[in-house]
Amino acid sequence: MDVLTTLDISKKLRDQGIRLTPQRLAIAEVVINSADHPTARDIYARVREFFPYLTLATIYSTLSILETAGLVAQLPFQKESRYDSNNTLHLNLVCTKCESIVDCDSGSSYLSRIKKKIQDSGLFQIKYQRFDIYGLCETCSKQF
Amino acid sequence: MDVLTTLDISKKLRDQGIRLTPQRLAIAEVVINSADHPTARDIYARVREFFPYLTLATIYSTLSILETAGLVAQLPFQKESRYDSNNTLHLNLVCTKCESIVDCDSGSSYLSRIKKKIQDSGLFQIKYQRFDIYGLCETCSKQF
DNA sequence: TTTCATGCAAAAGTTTTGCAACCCC
DNA sequence: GGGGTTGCAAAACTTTTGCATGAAA
Repeated sequence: MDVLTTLDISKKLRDQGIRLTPQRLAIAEVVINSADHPTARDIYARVREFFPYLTLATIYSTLSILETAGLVAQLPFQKESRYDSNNTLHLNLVCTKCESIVDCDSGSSYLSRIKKKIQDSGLFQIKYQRFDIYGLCETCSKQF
Repeated sequence: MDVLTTLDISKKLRDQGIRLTPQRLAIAEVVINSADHPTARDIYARVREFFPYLTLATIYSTLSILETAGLVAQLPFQKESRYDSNNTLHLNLVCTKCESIVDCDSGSSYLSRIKKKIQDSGLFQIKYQRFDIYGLCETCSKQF
């Protein structure tokens, strides 16, 4: 995913009818331009540098709005949620040791075939999906 | 998934070196024989009928042991986790309206191909996976 | 007998909610 | 000006932890 400019992000928000505030723009910018699937606390830490008075409640509120607008996906985990701004068809490679999450496009043609099959069956009306593969990333698998 | 007898479950637990207690057996029986992906509270409610003094802490503790033994998978969601005892390769059809979760075997051959491709790349060592498709179940999609 | 599970209570941690002051449109 | 947003505080809720008692191997 390429890095989007502040202008790009502003447009995205305005297109979705989301009111623009400096805090909101900063939060959106951080979450959309972060490829590491940050937690709310991660985003908080990154945005706080520019808005020291920002609170976690605002982070959560904004993320919820971005999620409703389809700009970001919340990925609930045992400990806390991570946020993904990649809305293309992909799967997540989740390392159970270092907790890194990497998007993977390989296999997306299979994914779309699976979705089509289910959609065509008429038994389920698909909105979106989440596919996580858990295991060890390259770095961690080499460590022992 | 067929319903397993108490004896089947006992064997599964003993094979995994899990100490057998009446409470534990009841919890395992409920979660393994429930196809609806119950929450911890659901399991609590179902087991409490037989063990009124049981607490949620015991439920969580037991579920954690069953998960480590590979008998059950925890599926974290925004609100609370659901538990899945189907350890075959499948995907979950999650209704965003009624919150039902139904296992789906259709597409599992594609799933294994995706997994093989990733495994063969040598970039990630797979342990397990979770594939959720979100949308409306048949009943809910007909309601409006 | 020794080790581990249970029950109870309290704690931890994430996420949500309420509300007054403020800012965007 | 009006309605939505922010910041702050407190609440809600799931899940975890500590510990004494009791049960399994």
